[in-house]
Amino acid sequence: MPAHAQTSTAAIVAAGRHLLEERGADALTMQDVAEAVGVRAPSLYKRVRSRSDLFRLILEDVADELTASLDAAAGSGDPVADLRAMTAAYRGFAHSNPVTYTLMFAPDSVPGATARSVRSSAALLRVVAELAGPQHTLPAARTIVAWAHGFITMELAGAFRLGGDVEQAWDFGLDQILAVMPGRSRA
Amino acid sequence: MPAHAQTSTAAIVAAGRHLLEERGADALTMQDVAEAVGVRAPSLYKRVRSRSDLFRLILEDVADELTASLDAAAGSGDPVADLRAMTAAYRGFAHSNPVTYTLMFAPDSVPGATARSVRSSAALLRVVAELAGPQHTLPAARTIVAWAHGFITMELAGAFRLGGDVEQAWDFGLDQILAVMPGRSRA
DNA sequence: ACCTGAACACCGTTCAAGT
DNA sequence: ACCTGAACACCGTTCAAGT
Repeated sequence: MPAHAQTSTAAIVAAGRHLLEERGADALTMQDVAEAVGVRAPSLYKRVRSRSDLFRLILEDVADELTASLDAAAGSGDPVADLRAMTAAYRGFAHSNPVTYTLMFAPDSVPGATARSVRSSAALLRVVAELAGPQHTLPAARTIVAWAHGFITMELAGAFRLGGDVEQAWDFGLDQILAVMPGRSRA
Repeated sequence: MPAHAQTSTAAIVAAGRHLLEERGADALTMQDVAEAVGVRAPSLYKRVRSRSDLFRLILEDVADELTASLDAAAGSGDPVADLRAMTAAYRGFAHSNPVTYTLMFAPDSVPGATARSVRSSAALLRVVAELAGPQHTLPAARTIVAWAHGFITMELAGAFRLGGDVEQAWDFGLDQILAVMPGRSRA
């Protein structure tokens, strides 16, 4: 009689993601993941090719959720308000998923594997197109995302150690960037 | 008769840094480092506490070099030219040290250990103070560094995959940020 | 003092044998 | 079909014994 399936790829990814966020990358063992889903470690290899494949699946999951949360943040009709909402959503997501968020941009043994997990948000490009005009959409979007990502990464890494108000620095930076958008208006 | 010292902490850090940059974090083994400096793995533990301690020493070394290269890039007398030179030096350094640069901001098992390796540049703060005024120095410097770091990280992670000219996006972003500095002037 | 071989613990991964 | 114990390879780390 065939043995029943006792776990699934989705369960493994969910458990792995949770453990990864909770304990960090070094402490994530296949044994722990197996225990969390109720099987022994060798059984995981029926669903995932390797530990690094599991990381890839986890980060794809995180990237999809981030993209969805960005897209959901837009829709007010006002591009400036949308952009503020999206950057706030982006930062909130990173704060809620600090380890996995940072890992999405970490160097990997397989070059390009990291990149594949980072998706663009259609809503972001649409809003930036309204603010910056069609010719500048791509560089303007890259400027905004670079600033937001860089700010958040440094914040999460504890790189802001000269005192001062980090919230104020976030608002200052966002205002600066909004101010130079060709089709800007202050919110 | 005492055995002569056959290696040093500096040699271990240099060899480790080179291997780390060349092969990536996962592939850096204590055996490889030991072989590179001409001893056996157990001897490394006379100089470094652990593998993660070696990582810390390597990233401190990288951070010090980055800070020095930023400070060296300033000095033209013109704050805008200085800032352009410093951001170019920053990006050039990251391109020359992609793995270790990115690792400086990676999440660590020991919270705060990462942050300690990222230093501020006195020259950068001085130049930004001239451009943004004393009240806005800190948030303005954070905006610039966040943008530059974010841009470079995404670039290194291969996150810019929608085509377009990445160099142009860099120049666009820098111009945007310079344009809103309170004491700005276009170079 | 510093170096080393041997040993230990831990973990990713494979595989033959169970059901 | 899927699961498991056992085994293997690899690696970080310790330590007693060398010089």
